[in-house]
Amino acid sequence: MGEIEHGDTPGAPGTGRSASGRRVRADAQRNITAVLDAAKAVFAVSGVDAPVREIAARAGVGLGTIYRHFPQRSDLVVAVFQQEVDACADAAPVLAAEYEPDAALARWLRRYTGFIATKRGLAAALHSGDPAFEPLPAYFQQHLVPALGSLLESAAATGAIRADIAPYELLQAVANLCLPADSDHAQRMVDLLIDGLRYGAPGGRAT
Amino acid sequence: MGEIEHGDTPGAPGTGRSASGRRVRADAQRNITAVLDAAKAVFAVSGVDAPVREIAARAGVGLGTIYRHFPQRSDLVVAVFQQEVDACADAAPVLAAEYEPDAALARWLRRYTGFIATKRGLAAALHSGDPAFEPLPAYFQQHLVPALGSLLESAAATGAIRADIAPYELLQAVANLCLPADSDHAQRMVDLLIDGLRYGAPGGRAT
Amino acid sequence: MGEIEHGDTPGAPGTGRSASGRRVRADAQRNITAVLDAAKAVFAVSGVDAPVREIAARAGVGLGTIYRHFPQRSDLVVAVFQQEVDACADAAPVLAAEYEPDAALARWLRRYTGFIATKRGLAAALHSGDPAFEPLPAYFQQHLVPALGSLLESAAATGAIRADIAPYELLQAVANLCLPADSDHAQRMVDLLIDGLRYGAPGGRAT
Amino acid sequence: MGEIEHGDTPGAPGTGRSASGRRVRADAQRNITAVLDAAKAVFAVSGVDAPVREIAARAGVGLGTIYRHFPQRSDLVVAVFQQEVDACADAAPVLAAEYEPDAALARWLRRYTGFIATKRGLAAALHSGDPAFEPLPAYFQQHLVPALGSLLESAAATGAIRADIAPYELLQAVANLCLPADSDHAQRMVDLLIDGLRYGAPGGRAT
DNA sequence: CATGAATGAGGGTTCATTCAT
DNA sequence: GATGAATGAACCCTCATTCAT
Repeated sequence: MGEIEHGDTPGAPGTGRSASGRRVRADAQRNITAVLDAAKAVFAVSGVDAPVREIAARAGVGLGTIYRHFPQRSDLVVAVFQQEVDACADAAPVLAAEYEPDAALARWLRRYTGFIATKRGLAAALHSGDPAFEPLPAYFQQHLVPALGSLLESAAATGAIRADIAPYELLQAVANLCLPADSDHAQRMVDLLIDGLRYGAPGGRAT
Repeated sequence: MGEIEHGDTPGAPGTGRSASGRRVRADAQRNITAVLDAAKAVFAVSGVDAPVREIAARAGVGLGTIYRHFPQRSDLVVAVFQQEVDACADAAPVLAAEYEPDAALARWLRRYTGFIATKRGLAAALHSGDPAFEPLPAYFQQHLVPALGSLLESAAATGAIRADIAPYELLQAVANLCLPADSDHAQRMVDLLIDGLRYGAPGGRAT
Repeated sequence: MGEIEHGDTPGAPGTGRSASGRRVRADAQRNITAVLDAAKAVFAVSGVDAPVREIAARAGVGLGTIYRHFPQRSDLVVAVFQQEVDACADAAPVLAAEYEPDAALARWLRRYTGFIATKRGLAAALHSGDPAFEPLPAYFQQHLVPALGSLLESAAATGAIRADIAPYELLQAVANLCLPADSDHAQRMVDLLIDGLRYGAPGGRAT
Repeated sequence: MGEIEHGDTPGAPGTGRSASGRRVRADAQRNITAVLDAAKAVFAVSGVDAPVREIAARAGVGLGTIYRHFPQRSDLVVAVFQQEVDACADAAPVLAAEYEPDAALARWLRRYTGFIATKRGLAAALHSGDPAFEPLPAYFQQHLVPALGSLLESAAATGAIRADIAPYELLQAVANLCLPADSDHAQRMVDLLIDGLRYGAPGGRAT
């Protein structure tokens, strides 16, 4: 971990290595990177439903180049998502090493917020029924829960924050700043917000 | 406020009056209502990108009927949005009359959550650059800020909640439980969530 | 039977009636006919793989008009095929009423040859694995086997031809015989086949 | 005739000699052979419209290698066709030496049937208007007419078959007969055609 | 020479919008 | 007014062909 680009699945575009283990040509890798960067930018601006041509144009490559590396439109969405999840997860240990536990937590949540902020339209895609998106929530969870989990633990260990919030729930809550959730969960998060409101109120109570 | 259907713009569909002030024929009004109801349901299920044809089918009317009353597809989105904003705003005084201030606030936030929950894809539309959607945020704000504002004021007056949260911010925060937000604001709400976390922490403080 | 256009399936395009039994608008029917005619001509010239756009252009309609009536490209192929099968089958009783049995048989085989001659590329389509084409052989068989069967029976009853050839086999043989060749030659080969039939018939002659 | 690989055009791939007369490198020749074999197999399975990439994969070579030797896709089709025509023509003298004239004829027609059976989609290609395919019928005729012609002559000389059928016509008839049908049936129809041939022959029998 | 990455024209299909009926 | 047929721009994707490595 540590580089901007890497994937969990060996051979995924962006890894610098093909599935066969053979070295990917330098120019191909450059294109993959350009496409992912362009897709990330375009998705952020126009949502994940943006035309592939728009991404190709911004990346400065032909349509076929995108389809070579991402045979389905959805593969591109998945790849961008995973790359950003990876980058975000990688930030956790870095911040933990640099800051006090609760500062590291707060900073990571900001970092994570930045990640989430570009996900316009992804929620709709996730609920579109397209099976290509089914693994995404699991990917999200598998990478970010441990990352946030250790930050939360450290902060709770110092007594800076309460200890009864599961990493997954907090991830979802912040994610929901962009992604629609099922009502139950939304409700819980509204309650948490209301807790936040009551904190510091004249009639509120501490501990 | 008060009727099921009304708009801000004189002569908008749903008012019961045409721009010329002439009375809209009863069957035309029935069609408008059917279309709006159908659109609301379809948007909730398939998102705001659902084909117009699907709405026409569910409303039991022809395509032309929809386009007669809503010349652009976006007009339909706008109308549904406004109608739901109105209904939601109208709920505030009703709840205020029935419940204690902080209970009324909590209930209204739930009501509002239900409203927001059906907005899949709307955020993407709002940021699509289509000028038809430009007035929507203002409409949202003009109607819901006063509604929530009075609930917040009443609750703060009793000391049940802190007094330093602006209605608009809270609206956005809860909205974002489903819809993507711009970064600044998301950040503030993350901070609020963190406050919520700290509330009840061993090392937390009250007041 | 008897009209140029009719289908086996109620509500199929070309019937003049929609599936709901409601009358199809006259202009729509005109377009359906134009599309079928254009498709028939284009298929004959360019094969069944011809672009839909080419058919639309020749029919003088928009692309959407074709897709309205034939939601899949293959539906158009199927419809043209069925229409021609129908027309061909309908010719059998007409010829039987006008000519002596073996003359009627020979003429019908020529008629059938003309039908087959326009099927360039259809065989490949039939073997393409596309499930849309699966019912075609059955349709072909259900309509043409009886048509040819009665002609064969009548001719065999007069002793003009041998009686041991099944209609289906003869249909296939002639179909295969005619596909890629020019008409003159196909005709000669049909004649040869007919010679083959006559060889060994009770009323046949040797040398 | 006689070698496995040879073409009519000097310097065509498969000849073992380049246009300049220089010896083709052994590995290049190996590649050409592999490509032709792969193309033959792929055309038989997927038709002549199969993607070039599929052929490259099966041949175990890169796309560029194919295009080096066959600059146009159609060149590959032509080469495969010619190679198979050659192999088929070469079988005639071999069979003539081994069997009685009419047995040799019948066996060769079966051999020829096997050749034709792999030509799915070729007929459509031949009529596609692509000038690359224009010489094919002539090639077919120049090689197979003499091959079949001598077999027919020998058989007619013994009185086993009638003498009034031109080789070219019989080639076409059998070719067309075999394309789309399953083998068993095609074989029966070939038999019927042969019956047709025998009908009217000096040594034939009636009833 | 061989490879396979890149290109982009072209094909099927959808759907907002117009307009004849 | 209401209907839904017609239109065609725009989308996703494939694949023949070129050319950098």
